[in-house]
Amino acid sequence: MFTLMCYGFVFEGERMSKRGRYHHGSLREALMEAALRLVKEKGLRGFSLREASREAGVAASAPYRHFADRGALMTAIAEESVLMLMERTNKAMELVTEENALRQYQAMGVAYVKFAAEEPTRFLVMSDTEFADSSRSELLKQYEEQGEETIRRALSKAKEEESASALMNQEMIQLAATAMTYGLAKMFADGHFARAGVESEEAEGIAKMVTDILGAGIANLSKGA
Amino acid sequence: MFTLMCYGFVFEGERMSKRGRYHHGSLREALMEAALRLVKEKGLRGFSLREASREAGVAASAPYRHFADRGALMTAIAEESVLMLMERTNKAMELVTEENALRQYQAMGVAYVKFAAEEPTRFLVMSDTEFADSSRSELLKQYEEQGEETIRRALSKAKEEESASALMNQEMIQLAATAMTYGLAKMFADGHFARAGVESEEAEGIAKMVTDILGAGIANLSKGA
DNA sequence: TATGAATGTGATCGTTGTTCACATTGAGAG
DNA sequence: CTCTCAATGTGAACAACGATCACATTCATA
Repeated sequence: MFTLMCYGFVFEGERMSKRGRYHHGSLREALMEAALRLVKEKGLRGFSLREASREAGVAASAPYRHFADRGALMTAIAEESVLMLMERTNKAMELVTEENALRQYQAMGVAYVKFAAEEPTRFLVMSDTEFADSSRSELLKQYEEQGEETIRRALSKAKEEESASALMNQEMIQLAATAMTYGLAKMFADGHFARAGVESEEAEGIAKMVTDILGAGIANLSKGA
Repeated sequence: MFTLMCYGFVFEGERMSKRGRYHHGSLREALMEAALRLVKEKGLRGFSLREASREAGVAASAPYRHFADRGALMTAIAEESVLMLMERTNKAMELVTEENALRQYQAMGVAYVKFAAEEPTRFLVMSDTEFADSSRSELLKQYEEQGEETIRRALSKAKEEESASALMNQEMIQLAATAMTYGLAKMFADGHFARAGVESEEAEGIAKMVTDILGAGIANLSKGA
């Protein structure tokens, strides 16, 4: 028996030549990476903590030094992913030069859909109600609240700006936009488009067009009657 | 040892006084009922075939006489649910007296969302990509195709009718409507609204308002430019 | 009434999540 | 430099699970 698991991979910038090390060095990260890969391959239900441990070259009990349970690992991935998503949506909104609040709002939605198309696995984990709900993570709760607040502000700003007054039922408009964005994102993440031969690069364009339709509806509704 | 499991419950209309019967009589249905209840209580991942067997008062191996595996039971529930859903959407479309194709389409979407709000568990099982995908069930495949066909027809009919020609990019409109409907339905099924104190009875009204916004967008887009 | 197809049983296997006592290590205090 | 302790990893458990098998029971029907 000369096999002494050497933790499969060398982590970037870490010297790890000595084989058979007792401590992994970055097990937490390795587990999250492995988990993400496994979920991508076998789906959310196919993922097992033990297999992730095996991939990381570590005993089945080791993960419990870093995560309370299987769900905590998923939640950690969800949190990490939410941070990535927020970074992208924020950047996308900043890039909008127009002083049109609706356009900024749209940019946020497009970035959201784009993320789902480019990181379907992360989005899947993120939108899994079992592990990624507010009750499990303060960060996710904050993200949720901040998201809604951003939308609310954007819409009431849009109200002041252009089509103002007659903008009936802001709550419903907010809902319409949320549902549409979320639905589109989920369709990308679930492979609905991939199966139809649509590349993830097209996500941005598609999201723009689709949200334009809704935008026209919002404008129309506000002008009419 | 005088205990001889008596299958817990009497099934409607079935005489079942004799205790200790070897054959259940309607195990398939009992399992599906139990499964639905368990999924409602513990979520999709919380459900176990063994617990369903226990609830039905039957050995753990019994289900395999009726379902190939755990997934097949879920697929069966998905199929049953799809039939329910189709019945409702079809009826809803028939009830629309207007000769406006867009209105019919809207009625279908509203019925879809209403179903998700009233039968969240069924919708959850139905929209689980792991078990309810076309590759697992011919029925689900047909449903999917029929749904898309219905939408396509409704939209091209709408094209002829009212705002006709300028209706740019029908595919995108179709996508917008699908995404919005699906997103809204998922939000209801996931308890997003319930958590905010919105009753499922309000689903229909909400769906109508929200789809109206999109409808305005479609009309606006087609009239403009 | 006999017989074969349906249906249910119990034992068993490999896998999983989780816990526990124990082993090994790294980093800082003396 | 050594000691020590907290952090981290191990291996052996446990119960629950999905699945399969040979076997038992029942139902229908010839």
